Amino acid sequence: MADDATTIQKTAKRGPSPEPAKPYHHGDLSRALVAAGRRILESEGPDALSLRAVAREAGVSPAAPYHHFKDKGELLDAVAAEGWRELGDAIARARTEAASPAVAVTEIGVAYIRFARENPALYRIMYRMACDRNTMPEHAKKAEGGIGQVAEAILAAGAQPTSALDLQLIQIAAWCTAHGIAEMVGFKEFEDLKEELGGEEAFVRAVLAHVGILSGTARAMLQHT
Amino acid sequence: MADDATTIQKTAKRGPSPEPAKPYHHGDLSRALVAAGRRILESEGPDALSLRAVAREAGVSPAAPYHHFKDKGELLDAVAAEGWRELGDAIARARTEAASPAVAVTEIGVAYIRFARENPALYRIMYRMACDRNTMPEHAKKAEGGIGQVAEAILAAGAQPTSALDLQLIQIAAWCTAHGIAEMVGFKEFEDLKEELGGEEAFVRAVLAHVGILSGTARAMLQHT
DNA sequence: CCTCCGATCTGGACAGCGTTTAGATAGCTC
DNA sequence: GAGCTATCTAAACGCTGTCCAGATCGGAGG
Repeated sequence: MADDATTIQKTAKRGPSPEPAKPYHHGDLSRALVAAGRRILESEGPDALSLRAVAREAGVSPAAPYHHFKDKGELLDAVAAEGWRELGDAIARARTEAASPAVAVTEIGVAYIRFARENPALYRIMYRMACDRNTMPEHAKKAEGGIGQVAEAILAAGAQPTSALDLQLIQIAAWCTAHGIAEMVGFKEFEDLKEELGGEEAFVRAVLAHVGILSGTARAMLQHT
Repeated sequence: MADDATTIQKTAKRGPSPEPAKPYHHGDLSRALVAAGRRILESEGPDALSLRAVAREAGVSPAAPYHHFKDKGELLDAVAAEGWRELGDAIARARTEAASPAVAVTEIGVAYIRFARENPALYRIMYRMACDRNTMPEHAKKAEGGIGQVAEAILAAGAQPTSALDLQLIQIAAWCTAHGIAEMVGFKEFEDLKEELGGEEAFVRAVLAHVGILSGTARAMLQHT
């Protein structure tokens, strides 16, 4: 945690070697390890993401990471945290770029699912860590720039929740839905359907269109007919 | 696959030992291995579910399973298949026991989520195997007694899909939603909310109530206001 | 400037894992 | 009873996560 400018200075002052890469004791390893982890995740998939492989990729011994993370899990959690931050950014971007408040909620959902699909291994780690270590709260905070805006987007879209609890439930429902679609959209058996609808995003939008996020008022309305 | 009545006969004809357990060469190991797997899953969690542990639990050498499954994955897949079958049963039961067709869809969702919550380790394996090995189609068929009824339940509830594709999308949406809730309902941060609503099932029903599964017609209706 | 301290990293070790191989064993068929 | 084949064991391989003793090095105190 105390390794920002200080270690970078250390790194810089060492010798005339052209690469700033392998500086001193190491430099700031924790960051390098997380980066190495992501590299492996993208190139070799989540099953290849072993502590030893990460250390190898970072050019250190298998025991080195233990001076920065108490666990393999803690390392993966750090990788996951980066993912949650990026997911939050993607959501925030989707909201500001939405054509109108009315479609912002859908666009957020699409962006969420797209992120999960473009970083499947990362998303898997993100969720696995959240479940195993119950670190969801902290991670959700990391992505709060994005996820925290969902409630506002829902309100801006014209939903009329009957209470704060109602709004909270709407938010949870939306989140669950996005997660469910994100995890299932890759199934092979949907291949034909995707093609028929003109691509994966079209498929995602079609499914999303069939899941209404309902406030209490809208629900009452529907039930009434 | 050729081990049904035949092996049971072998098992039966052997000696006066009171337990039918440890019969001959082994008996029918594949079944015993799957059972051992489930036992470990329930008592020690999914991380303890190693091939060697399963073999140990079944009382055979670590190499024995390879005569019945080509892989660790194939063994886990067999465990998962059992899970899908049971999930199918649970869904079918929920449908027939529903007070009316109108609430059957919700009851199916509740049953799905309850199953996942009561067998978290099993459900995890089920999904992991479905994703990794793309064996979802076969598994879905195993549960078809239940899952196949979802479309009928939706229609019986009075939904008016505009086309076969519309109905299919409704079904997928429902499935994604159930999966999403099933995986997220255990998060610690929802603890307070669950208590406030009077228990986990009440929480699940509340979230489900906020996710409307919409047919094309209902969707148009909502949009219209 | 030198010395010492504490953080950082290495090499080696341990148990456990999935998987393969060669060889023992036991039921089935003739 | 002999031979065949399916089944199981023992041992080994390379991999994993984790811990330990000792080497290495940057920075603080004299």
